[in-house]
Amino acid sequence: MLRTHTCGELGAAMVDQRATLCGWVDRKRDHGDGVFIDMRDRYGVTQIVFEPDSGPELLDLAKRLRNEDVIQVEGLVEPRPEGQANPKLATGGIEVRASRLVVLNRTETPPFLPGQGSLPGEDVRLKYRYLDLRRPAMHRTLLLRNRIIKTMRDYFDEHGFIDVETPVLGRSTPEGARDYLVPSRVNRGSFFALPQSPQLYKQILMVAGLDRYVQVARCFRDEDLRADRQPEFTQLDLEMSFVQADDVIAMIDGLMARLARDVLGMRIDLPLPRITYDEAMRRFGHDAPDLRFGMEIADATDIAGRSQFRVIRSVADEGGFVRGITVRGGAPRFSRKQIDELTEFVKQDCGAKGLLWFRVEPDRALWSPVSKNIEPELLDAFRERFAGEPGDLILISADRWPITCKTLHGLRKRLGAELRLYDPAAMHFSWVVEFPMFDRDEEENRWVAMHHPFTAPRPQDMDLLTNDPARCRAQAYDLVVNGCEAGGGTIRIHDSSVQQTVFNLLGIDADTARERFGFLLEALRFGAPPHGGIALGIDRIVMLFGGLDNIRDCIAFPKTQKATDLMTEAPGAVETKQLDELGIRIAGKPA
RNA sequence: GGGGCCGUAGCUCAAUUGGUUAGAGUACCGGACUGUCGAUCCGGUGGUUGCGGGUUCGAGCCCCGUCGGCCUCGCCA
Repeated sequence: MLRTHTCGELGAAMVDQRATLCGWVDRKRDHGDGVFIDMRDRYGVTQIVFEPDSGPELLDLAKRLRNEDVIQVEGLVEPRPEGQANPKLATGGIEVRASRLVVLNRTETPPFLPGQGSLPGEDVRLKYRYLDLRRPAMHRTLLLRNRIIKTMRDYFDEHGFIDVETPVLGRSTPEGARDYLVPSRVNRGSFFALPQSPQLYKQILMVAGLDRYVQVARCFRDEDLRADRQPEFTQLDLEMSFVQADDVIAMIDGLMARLARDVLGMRIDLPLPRITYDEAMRRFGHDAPDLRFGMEIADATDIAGRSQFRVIRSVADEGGFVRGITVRGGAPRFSRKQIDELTEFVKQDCGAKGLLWFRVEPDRALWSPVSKNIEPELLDAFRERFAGEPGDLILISADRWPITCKTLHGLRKRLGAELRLYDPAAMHFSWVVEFPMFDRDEEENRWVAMHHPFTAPRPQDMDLLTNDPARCRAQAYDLVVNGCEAGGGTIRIHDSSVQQTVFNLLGIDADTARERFGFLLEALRFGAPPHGGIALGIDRIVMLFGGLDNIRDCIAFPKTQKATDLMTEAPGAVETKQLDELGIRIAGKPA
C-alpha cells in the first residue's frame, strides 16, 4: 500500500504518530514561508503543513503543487495550534506536518475543479465525467446506491431468494417499448433484442421450480428520455411462486421499511397504504399520486350540468367532466399574469383547451372572468363542492376524463412544488392497486395491455375479460414514492388458455403468439405454478432516497437526452467491414 | 415529430433601445507575504459571443437555418 491511512480518518488519537496519505490536491494556500495543502480522497480532506524547518527542497516542491495533482505525503500527525482548528473538516482538529512529498502524477489544468467553484453545465460534467465523479456529492450518491443495492441483496437472501442471471441477448417482443436491437453475424438478417426487463425468463424460472428469484438486472428501452428515464437502467427484479398480490406487496413493504431504516434512519409504518387505480385517478388524476400533500380533486360535473353557461354545460352534456382543485390562500398569491401562465402550462403540457378559475372573495362570492355567465346559486354550489373559503383559488378543468386527470395532476404537481406544500425531506410510500387490464388505443382502435400481456385478471373479474374488457381489473400493483413510480408488478397468468384469451384480446393472433412467446405458452402447459413478482427501479429509488431531481446523477455513466455518451462519444460509426459481416447497409435518411 | 429555456474567456456569469476597444469572479502564469482553511495583496495571459446565412451605416443582442445541453408533450410502465 502506498498509504497507511486515508484522508478522512486521522484524529486526536493519532497525534504524534507518523502517517502516509495519498490523494488529490484539493486546495493550496501558499504563504511564502509556509504552504497548506488540503488533501482529498474518497474518505475526506486532511490539511498538510509545509514549513521552512522541513527543508527548502520540500517547501519548494509543495509550492509547485497544483490543484488535482496526485500526491503521497508522509508526516507527523499534530494537533492544530490553539485557535486554528477547522470545525468544517472532520479532521479539522489535526494536521499532518509533511516530512516527505511524492508527486505521484501531475495534472494538466482541468476544465473544472471538483473541489470548488460553481458546478459547470451538465454537458461539461458528462464529457469529463471522471472529474465530475471526483466531487464528494457524486461519491455520496454512488455510496448511497451501493448501500441500497447491498441492503436489497441481503434482504432477499435472508428471505430465500436465489439470484439468477438471465440473458441480455434475447428476442424482440411486439408489445411495450421499442427494442434495442443487436444484429446476429452468425444468423445473418436476424436480430437479438436487449431486454426491456427479464419478464419472460423469470416466469420460466418459476415454472422451473426456483420458487423465489431475484436479480439486479440491466434493462433497455429505446424510447425518448426524461429527467427520470434513461435508455439503460437497472431494476431490482424478483418473482415468487405460490403467492398472491398481498404476499408480493408485503415482501416489498418489508424491504422499504428496511431501506428507510438502514439507509435513511427513518421509521415507516407498515403495511404501506394502498389505494386503487380508480381512486387515485379520481382523487389525484394520476396513477402515481404524490400523497405528501392534499389538494385533492373534487368533481362538480353535476353542478355544471345544471348551468346555462355553454362552456361547462356542453362538457357535462357530452360525457365530459368538470373537476377542480382548491389552492388554499391562492387568491392573493396568484396574479392574473401567473394564472395566465398556469393556463398556458395546461394547454401546452396537459392537452387542455383552457383553465377555468375562481377567486373566493371575502364575502364568499366567486369572482372570475366568467362568473357573470354562471347562475348565482350554482356559483354557491361550486364553492361548497370545492370547500372554498375566502382567499382560496379554485382551478377547474372541464374536458374529457383523461384530460381533466392530466390537467389537474399537472397543476397539483406544479403547485405542490412551487408552494412548498410538503417537507422536501419527507418520504411517502404507498401502493396503487387494481389497475385496469387494458387501455384503449384510440388511433389503432384496439386494446393494449396496461402493464404487460402476462398480467392476470382479478379472479372475480374473469368473466369481464371477455364480456367487458374495459372494466376488467388486473392483479397489478405499483409502488409509489413521493409521487414517483418506483416499481410495479403483477400476478402472472399461469394458465395457457387464459393467456391465449388475453393475447386474442390484444389482437395477437395464435400464430404470432406462438412465434413470439411459444416457449412461454408451452411452459405454462407443463405444470406452471401460480406466480407473480415485481420490479423496482433502482435508479429512481436512489434518486428518491438521495433527494435528487434527475436520474443521471444516480448513474455513474449516464446518457444525454439524445441517448449519447458525451465522454465516450457512443454511439459511433463502425467499419464498413463490420457492417458487411452483418449484412447491413445504411439506408439514406428518409425524406 | 411538437413546445419551451439555454449556448459569451478553461469554468460560472454580466454586457442599457442594435452603438466606441465584449467585462467580472474563479482557474491559469509571474511576483509579494510566518498559521491559512473560499487565504490575502500586486501584475499578467486568455474571446471565431456554438456554427452558417440574412436584415442593418452598425449585430453578443433582431430574423432564418443548423448543431449541442436541459425541461416537457407525444412516446415509454
